[in-house]
Amino acid sequence: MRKRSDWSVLARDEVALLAGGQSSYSYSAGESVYSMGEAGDGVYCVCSGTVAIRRLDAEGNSVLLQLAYPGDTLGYEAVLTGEAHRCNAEALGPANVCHIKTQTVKALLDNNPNLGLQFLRRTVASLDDAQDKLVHHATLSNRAKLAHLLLILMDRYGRHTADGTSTLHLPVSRRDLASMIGARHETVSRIISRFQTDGIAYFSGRSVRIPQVNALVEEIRPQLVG
Amino acid sequence: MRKRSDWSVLARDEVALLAGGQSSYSYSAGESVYSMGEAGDGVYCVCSGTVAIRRLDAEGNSVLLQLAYPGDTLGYEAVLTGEAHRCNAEALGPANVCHIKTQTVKALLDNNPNLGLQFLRRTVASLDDAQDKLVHHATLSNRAKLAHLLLILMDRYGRHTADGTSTLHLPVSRRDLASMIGARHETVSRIISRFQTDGIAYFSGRSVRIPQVNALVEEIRPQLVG
DNA sequence: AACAAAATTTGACGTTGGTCAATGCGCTCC
DNA sequence: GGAGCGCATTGACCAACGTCAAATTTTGTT
Repeated sequence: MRKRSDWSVLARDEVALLAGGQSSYSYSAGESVYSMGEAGDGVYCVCSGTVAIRRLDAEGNSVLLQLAYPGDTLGYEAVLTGEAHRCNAEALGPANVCHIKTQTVKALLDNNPNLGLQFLRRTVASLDDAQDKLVHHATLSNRAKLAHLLLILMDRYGRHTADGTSTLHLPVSRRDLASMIGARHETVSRIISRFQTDGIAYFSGRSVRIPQVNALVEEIRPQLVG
Repeated sequence: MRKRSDWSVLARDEVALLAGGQSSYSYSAGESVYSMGEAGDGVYCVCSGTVAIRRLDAEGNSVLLQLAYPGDTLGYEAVLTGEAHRCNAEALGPANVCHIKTQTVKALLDNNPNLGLQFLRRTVASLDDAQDKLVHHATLSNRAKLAHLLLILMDRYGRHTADGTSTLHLPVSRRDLASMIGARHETVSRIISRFQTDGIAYFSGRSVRIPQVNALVEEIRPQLVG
């Protein structure tokens, strides 16, 4: 597990320090790992399950910014800046998450510069992802954005079957899908209906069947006039 | 200058190394500092002027993601990941930009872990900013987003006069304003017209006069029904 | 199993904002 | 100075999307 995470850069003695400074917790669906406004008391590392990173605006609208998977490290922003958490982190299903105290993190960062560089690479990747989303929000229709989101979720939750059909089990509700693409949940419902009448994707609860993945790819390119 | 930048964490001998490994260039309005797809050959530090960070999508739509100011470091993502640049960087007016070769950057990062942590803090701040924009794109109307953008630009380009009026010289075109809020430039033109008829902000070329800054703040909160 | 709560779907309707097109403005480059 | 070019503004039109409301399904709880 540690091999696939940011902590793989640690040397043997440092791993011992890490092991001494961490504790592991189990969460069930919907439980909060940390919340906006709380002071950062360390970093979290997802061991199993999926954790949703959300931000709320002043009116209480929730936007799902990111899904975190085993190996991902969470909450280090607050530790680095000394500010409160800017996001909520919530288990989407049963999940195991390690907690590493601020003190331990700082000791490890002091001890091994590669850990900081590893965090930096990870953060740069998140920034790149966020900027890509900004570009999509600025240029794509909601329908195209939903198609794009489905393709991304396919990478992690999809299964390809022999006949070219693919299936997908959504990790999130329609409301969350909507917040991920910046639309209302009613709009997502309608787009799903149209995907079905257009034969592009068939939804049943959180199961999705996609006859031809290519059809979704086609949806993404904006309306090029015939 | 260096005092206000990421490089302020360097020790004296490291500054000497930096000085030996950098070169300074002058750009005039519209000139490119680096472009998407180019390999990262080092990092750039803005000494004077404003640099626009843009990303293009597949259809050539340009989205202005960020404005970089004196003290900001650019292009380190490509150096860290070893990938090509993901954005264009372009001088918005006359600007001086230093270039520090990859080799020098890596030597400094090896030598002084604090530099990496400084980059990390800076990147975390950018990520926070990008995520805030995502939330705004998901929840605000274009009118509210433009009001919000004007308030942000006020911080750097605004002047407050004695009678409570504020003025602002926009650093970017209407098209860029539009791409920053994820709208068409025609839409921005129309919102500007309405701001004027509503007495909220008066535009003349790139000059903006804002009688009461508070009126812009009011625009941001979504339509709360009376 | 029965109930309550939440999520989802669907309809009707109005607004926002995108598209297309025409015109005017300001700039640079001959 | 004039021609050409990109930017900006405005109008007309319409599709996409948000809002409100109601019906229906799903989910969780007692």
